[in-house]
Amino acid sequence: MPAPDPEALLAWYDIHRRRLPWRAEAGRRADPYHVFLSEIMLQQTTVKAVVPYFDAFLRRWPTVAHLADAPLEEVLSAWAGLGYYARARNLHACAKAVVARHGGRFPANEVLLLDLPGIGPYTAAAIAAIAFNLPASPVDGNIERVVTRLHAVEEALPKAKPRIRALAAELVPPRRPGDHAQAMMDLGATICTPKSPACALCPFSAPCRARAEGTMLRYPVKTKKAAKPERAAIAFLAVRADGAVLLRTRPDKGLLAKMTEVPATPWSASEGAIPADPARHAPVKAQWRALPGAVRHVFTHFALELSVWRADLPAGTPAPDGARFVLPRDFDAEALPSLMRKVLAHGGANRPPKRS
DNA sequence: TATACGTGGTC
DNA sequence: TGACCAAGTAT
Repeated sequence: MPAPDPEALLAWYDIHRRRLPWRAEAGRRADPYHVFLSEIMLQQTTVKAVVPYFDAFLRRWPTVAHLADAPLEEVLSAWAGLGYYARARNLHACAKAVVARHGGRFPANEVLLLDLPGIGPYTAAAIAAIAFNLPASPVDGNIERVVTRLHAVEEALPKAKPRIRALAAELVPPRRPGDHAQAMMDLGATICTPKSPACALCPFSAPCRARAEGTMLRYPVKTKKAAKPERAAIAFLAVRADGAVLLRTRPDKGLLAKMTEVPATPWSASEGAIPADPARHAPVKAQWRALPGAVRHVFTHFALELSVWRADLPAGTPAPDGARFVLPRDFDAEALPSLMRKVLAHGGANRPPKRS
């Protein structure tokens, strides 16, 4: 079994590298802010989902200083729909920290990068390698897959992480470490894929143990995840005659923190355990009627079944404390997560009221 | 070390 | 259709 040749990977990369909005042309160094922004967005998120958000953020906040000066509410509304909202809060905090600690320039130093909010071991190494061409070794899901197959690592994730990191670091060449990191990720994303690896096209085919044994799909070995519990609740859609919908901001911590929501009963831990008197939780006293069907939304660690109750209120109805009426035309300025967009659509509140 | 934390696409 | 997956981090 020959040793994997990083030069063969770089040669493959020079031909097959993906063109992505945050990447520089071949041979150029990418803007650290672009790398930072894309790396945060790409955490547990597909390239396809990220591209429009990356473009929108860059248009709106062209530099890290612009982002640092933005109100958090605007950053959250621009992030709405991308998920994992702690990333948006940390992105903003990180921009402020880069301005305050480093004069608005990202440090070319993995340790200093790691000390910034929202930047963990992967992202610090990725920025160091990609933006500054430092010999850092970022290990993401792609690289875990490539490395575990290359070495037929039997140990299961996440316990195998230290071992995988060491094996990945061995591969980093002294020449073009930034391109090496991106090449490893491109290889994992386009050749060494989870379900149907294209081994015939892989520059690491010869040195790959899994390939030799025909056991590519076995790796990476992962420990089984626990089943998702179900939760249920009732969302209260109060719609004023002018079409405005009653919304409020969620608490500062926890799920969907600081995001906009449709008022609802507590999300009960067990199915069918909706409070006996749901109307007690309604944000205003009104004629509530249950809408047919429900909104189902699957989070990372539980699934939610939201029934929707709707009440139509007279024009001029004031919002109760802690809530506000928002016109559909202003929804884009709200930090509305996908779940809440679904609720609004289910209740027909995402479009102007019918003229009568 | 285990758990919380979103969303949309795939097979 | 219900898992599983996608450039992880914070606690």
